[in-house]
Amino acid sequence: MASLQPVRGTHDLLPEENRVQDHIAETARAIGELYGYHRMTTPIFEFTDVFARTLGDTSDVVTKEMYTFEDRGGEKITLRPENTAGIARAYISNGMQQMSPVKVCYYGPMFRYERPQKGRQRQFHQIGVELLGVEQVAGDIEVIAYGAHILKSLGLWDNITLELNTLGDPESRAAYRNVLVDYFKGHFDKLSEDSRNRLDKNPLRILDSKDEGDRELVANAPLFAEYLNEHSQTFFKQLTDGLGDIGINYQLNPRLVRGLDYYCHTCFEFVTSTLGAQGTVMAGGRYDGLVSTMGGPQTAGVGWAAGVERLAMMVGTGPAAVRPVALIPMGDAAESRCRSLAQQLREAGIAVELGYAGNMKKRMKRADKANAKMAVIIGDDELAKGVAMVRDLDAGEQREVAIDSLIGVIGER
RNA sequence: GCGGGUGUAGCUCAGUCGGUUAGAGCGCCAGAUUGUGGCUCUGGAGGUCGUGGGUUCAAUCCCCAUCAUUCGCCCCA
Repeated sequence: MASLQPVRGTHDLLPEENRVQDHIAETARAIGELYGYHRMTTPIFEFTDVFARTLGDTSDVVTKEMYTFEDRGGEKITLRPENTAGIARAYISNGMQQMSPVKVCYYGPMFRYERPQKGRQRQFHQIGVELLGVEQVAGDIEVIAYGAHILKSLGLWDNITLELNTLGDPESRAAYRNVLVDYFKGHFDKLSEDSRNRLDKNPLRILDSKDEGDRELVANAPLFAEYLNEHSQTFFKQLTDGLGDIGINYQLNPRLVRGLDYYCHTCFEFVTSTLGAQGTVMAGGRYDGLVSTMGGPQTAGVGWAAGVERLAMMVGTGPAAVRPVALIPMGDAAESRCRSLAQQLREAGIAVELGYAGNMKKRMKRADKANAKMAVIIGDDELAKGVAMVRDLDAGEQREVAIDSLIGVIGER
């Protein structure tokens, strides 16, 4: 155990749990088709610059959470901590502005060098969506609707709240940021140590501080709403109206912010109280500045990402595995016959469990353990008559069926 | 990166106020039932008590370190 531990913060996904994650990923993909989003996949590593430049030099993700290494060619490589930068890079690399609007979703592993906790691992999985080239609020509404649809379809909606905020356009945001920094600088001596650091790196974050002293200051801090210009206000109004049109409830949270500079306007999180400290299950917003920051054309963007492990914890168990038919041969001749029969049934789309060895009792036990719905027993007697003994394992009843008509009989159940 | 808890069988956990062969339930294997599963009964396998060091006549138990995990902070999905 000591030496064969997986690397810290990584986990093996055994079949049962893997099935839950597959279910989540497939649900997201299938619902995406209804909205016109198609899955795309970018590499799980990129040149470090792809993340370092776009995520900002001061963000925690860049300063302490990236898995970075030099490859044999001396290139600086980073395992992706998130997928938006990779999609944006691919958008530029492949000249995808010609396909605008680009509507894609993704699923795959992400990597962050963090201290593991429940719902926080060093290798984890995200599903996500990106809509590129749409600056209208209709895009934000569609993307949120898609996310909510997934959560509803997974049966999680009752335990989830949509929190919503606006960061305004760059002009509004810069104006507010200045006012806010001035305000907190005036009370610097009362700020917590964390928040003093945030003053430089990410002053908006102070609004969401858990420190009591900070909260008192925040209560009297200038409000973002007063610094939103007309365009930003209109955009947000249209967003909330649009969500009303499609019947999605939300809760305004003025403290909801994003650290990264390229975010603007819409900012949202789907949160739950059922997962402890890691309550954010799906989060996103608008990032009109991202593609241009990377050197591409000015391109609007909006999207979200969701943690599959966190969703899986809420979903619990996945859909039941397919119940197979157990073929149980007795004797060499039957063994041979069952091999070909198994192949025939499988090619007809029927799941077959064909034991590898053992007497009938052992094989019946295995059939039961595989949750088989029926056992098809073929021995010398049956072979001679061209029949099989078909036993319904739920009812405990059995009858003879001609081998030639097995596919039809099994298909009925 | 910071602070607290935990680490005993595949899993969930007892236990030893420091003292001979460390236990249970579930699971696994076998038998009762040599062509019939689930239920029941009987038996069996499986443990460097996370790892390394220290204290002691003696450590799974006490101390230190380390690794993993967990809760919270930072931050985030």
